[in-house]
Amino acid sequence: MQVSENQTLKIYNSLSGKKEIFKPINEGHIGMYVCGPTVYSNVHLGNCRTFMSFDMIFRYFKHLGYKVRYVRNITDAGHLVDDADEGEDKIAKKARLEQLEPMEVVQRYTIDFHNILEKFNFLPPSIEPTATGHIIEQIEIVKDIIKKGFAYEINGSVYFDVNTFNESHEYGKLSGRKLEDMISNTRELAAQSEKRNPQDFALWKKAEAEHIMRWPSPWGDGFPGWHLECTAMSTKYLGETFDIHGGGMDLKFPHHECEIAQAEACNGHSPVNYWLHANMLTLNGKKMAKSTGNSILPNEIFTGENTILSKAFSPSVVRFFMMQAHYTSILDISNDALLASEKGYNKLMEAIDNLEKLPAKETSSFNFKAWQQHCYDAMNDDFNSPILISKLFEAVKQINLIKEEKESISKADKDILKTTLHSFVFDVLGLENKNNSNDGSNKLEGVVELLIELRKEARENKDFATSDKIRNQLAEMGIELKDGKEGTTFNVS
RNA sequence: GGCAUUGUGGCCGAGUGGCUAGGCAGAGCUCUGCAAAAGCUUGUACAGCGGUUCGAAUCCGCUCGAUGCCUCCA
Repeated sequence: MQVSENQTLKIYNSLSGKKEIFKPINEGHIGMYVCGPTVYSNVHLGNCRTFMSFDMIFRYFKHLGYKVRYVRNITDAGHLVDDADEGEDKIAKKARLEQLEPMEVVQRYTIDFHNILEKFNFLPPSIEPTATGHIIEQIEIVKDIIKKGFAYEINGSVYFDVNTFNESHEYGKLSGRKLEDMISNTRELAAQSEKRNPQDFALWKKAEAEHIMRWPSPWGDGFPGWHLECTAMSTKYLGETFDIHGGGMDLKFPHHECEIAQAEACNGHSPVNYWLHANMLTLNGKKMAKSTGNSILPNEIFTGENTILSKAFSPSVVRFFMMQAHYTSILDISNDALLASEKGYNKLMEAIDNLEKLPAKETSSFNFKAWQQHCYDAMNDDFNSPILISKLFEAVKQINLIKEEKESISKADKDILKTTLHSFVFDVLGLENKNNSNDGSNKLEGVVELLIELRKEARENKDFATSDKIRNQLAEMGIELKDGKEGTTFNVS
């Protein structure tokens, strides 16, 4: 498939702070790296929003015809729990708490992560590398940075020398920080550090005796610093310079800043052309934190087993809810917001169900061609899914009007409408239509059609007691009947 | 405290220097045996205070609030 012509895509680049026209390094191909989760506990909802934003972006690139290599890592080692001085691998700490092998924890939560993402209908990335699977690559990078003079070894640990780096490069350009400010604002409370400067960050940490996850290196047994894995894996699979690097806003500093520093120290040039940052998700206007109880797990939403929401919501509804906000905006999740999204989502899906049945006429009373372009315009403007959705609802309105024969659509336009709607709703936004995915619904459909027929006869005989009985009892079972001009339709909830 | 982002009608959320998305909720109407659904009509919101401008909610400054980062974090 060729990349669609006439589609100028603009992307907000966090590095420049501007929307820029997107131009891939290799025409028709895109290399994209997104920082994945640390698998030491269940993925929480905020995580999901970030990955969902990039899933949507991945999907849109594919829809446009790009060949995308999408790398999203699994962090299964390397993050420090405490201050760097007494660093303990986060994974290892959790393991001791739960009396499990570290890799057992990793396995459990990796499975949980994949499980949730599948429910949300994520497309799998092209490559999902793990940090522990790339220790050798990380060690090589550390060696290289030392050789180039931007890192120093001390007591079996290796630190990146930010000051030296800043003399020839610009540390802080992504996050808008100045090294001088950072130095003057550093808290002096921290215990004596072996680092030359507080801003220096660990590339390699010496493993103390009790440390379970450890690997041999030229500096003794230890483990990699947490910024290193992304540099190692992105470079390995996407090259020294690649198109897009994404992640959550909270990773901008220090993580992404350090990645830039590491890559520039090694290769002398910037690793990424476009930096994208997805914004945070809040719950009832407050940040999510387990400590305050203001937190909810994806599965708790799907099952309804939580104290925050009034009912269960399907993954597709949650996905639709998230897609109604721009990925760079803070989004607040609440019961009212989900309730509203659920209704909107149902309305959209019902319109799609009605698409086939629309009568095709000679001409159209609506410019579907222009509408289609508006959908692309929305996505081409920094993946503006909320605008896209507003355009989709324009189509919903048209569908309902055409159904009532208040407006008309031509055969050709019906095809455009159908293709465009399906592409954007299912391929790009990644929503699923629960009405169609219901297995065994054919039998149910037949039974309900029969009841509709019986009810119709009753109504014609003015036997409203019987017709209402059918309608009310079906309603109790969650099957809603709707009388329209061209007959009765139903909807299973 | 520093840096960054942000504050939109009852709720959620786009967007723009003047032509004011969308969804949900509300009101009225049409349709209907009744209801639901659907359709139509209806809301002049943009934290506060100043400034720039012919004109700002949109640009600038200050104040207040929120969120993120500065320490593991999407």
